[in-house]
Amino acid sequence: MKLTRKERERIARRELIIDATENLIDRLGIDNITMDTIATEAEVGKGTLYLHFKSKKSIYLAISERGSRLLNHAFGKALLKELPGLKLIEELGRTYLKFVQENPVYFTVFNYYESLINDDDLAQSELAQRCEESAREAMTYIVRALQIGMQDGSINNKYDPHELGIVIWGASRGVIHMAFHKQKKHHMKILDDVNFSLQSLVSNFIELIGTGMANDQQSKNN
Amino acid sequence: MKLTRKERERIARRELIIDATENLIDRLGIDNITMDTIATEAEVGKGTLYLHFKSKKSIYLAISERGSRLLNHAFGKALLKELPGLKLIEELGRTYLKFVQENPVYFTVFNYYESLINDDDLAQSELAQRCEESAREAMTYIVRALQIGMQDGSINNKYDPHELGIVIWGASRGVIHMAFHKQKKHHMKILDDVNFSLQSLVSNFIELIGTGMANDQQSKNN
DNA sequence: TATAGTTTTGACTGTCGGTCATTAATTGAA
DNA sequence: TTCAATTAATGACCGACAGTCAAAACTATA
Repeated sequence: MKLTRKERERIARRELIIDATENLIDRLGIDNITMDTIATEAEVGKGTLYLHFKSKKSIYLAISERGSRLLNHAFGKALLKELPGLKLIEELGRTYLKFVQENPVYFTVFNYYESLINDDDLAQSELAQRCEESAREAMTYIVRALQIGMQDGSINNKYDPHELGIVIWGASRGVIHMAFHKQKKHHMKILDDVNFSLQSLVSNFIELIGTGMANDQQSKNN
Repeated sequence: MKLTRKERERIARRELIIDATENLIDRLGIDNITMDTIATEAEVGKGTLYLHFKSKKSIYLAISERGSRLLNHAFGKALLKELPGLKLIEELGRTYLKFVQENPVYFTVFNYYESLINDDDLAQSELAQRCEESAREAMTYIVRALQIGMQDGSINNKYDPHELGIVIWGASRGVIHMAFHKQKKHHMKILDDVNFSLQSLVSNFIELIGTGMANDQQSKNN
């Protein structure tokens, strides 16, 4: 369907605001941004922001949605490889790590989004719905890989793929969350004792759960 | 050392404020609390809050510290059991789950604390230092259990216990975080597909990483 | 009881998210 | 081209809230 010039301009404006906000998050951190700052950076009046977004939250949500789309795209490509299911899971893990390293702003916004989870007026938001949909899609990629693995025998089929998928998703978030902060040099005393790279941490994690879900038969072969 | 009445009263006041805030978090949620609300609940003037805490953040930090102390205490007790290292890790996992279920407010505040990790003026705070110290202590319990397990042969010693500890800690946070929100009925589309209990999710997780870090020898025995 | 010292208080301030009356730009009919 | 009608953009303003501080209330001592 063809868009009118007005519609195209409107969308461009909206993207401009999102771009400006992403920049600011990168430069100032998500907690040090005001609507006035965003307006200035995007070179529009403050009121204009509210013509495109319901609230400050909505802008962050829009960024989150953009990020999820990119991540899902990467996941989709990873799943195209001709590999046994177990390897696909590892591939997804590495894809996620790469995404977080290359797009720290999106990772920041994902965390912000998570922190809103008990926010009631969020549930209504159409944007939030789309974020949820994206998360579900990401989840589907994992489950698909698990199912492939159970089919080809590389993954132990004693688990329910959906339940295992959630465990893997949650655990990955947790591990990468921790590794991310270490990398960002955020003060975390826990992490002082060990000298690990984000890479090695994630590798260890992948090996750990990889071994855990491998078929006994297969794991003997290593 | 003996405390004067004044000192005792001062400490009691402080605890009173913390108690009041915990109550409010439970009733209203951490995002719907104002300093005026806390003052009213604690039956003191607003200014008084600032005689005991530098800021609103500090109050939450104090709650976080209290929670960490309780959690560490539970971890300490779990480690006293006469079990092989691998079982100790499982025991720690279940202890953590139980703690979160019984003390949702502390879990909420832990998450709040985590979200402050890139907050610069936090690093100075003496309270934050103590929270960090607590986290490090929790971490030590896990590492200790891993070392025991590598000693008694129940855990594969191909991993570095510190690094594995961080992986386990991060992954556990992630899984329980997810399960917690499911339980709290927070809208999360990802979770709609599956009908799992917090229990079963954590059990699966424990089994997954348990298998992953078990010695090959041992895992054959199951 | 008088007074010096200490603690508590809530009215006040600055900041920020969000609103809305006003202004500017665009469109399209005459 | 002109001008009225419609639509878009703006920033002065508002309410809410974290944090401050001068004054009030309280306590201890002589």
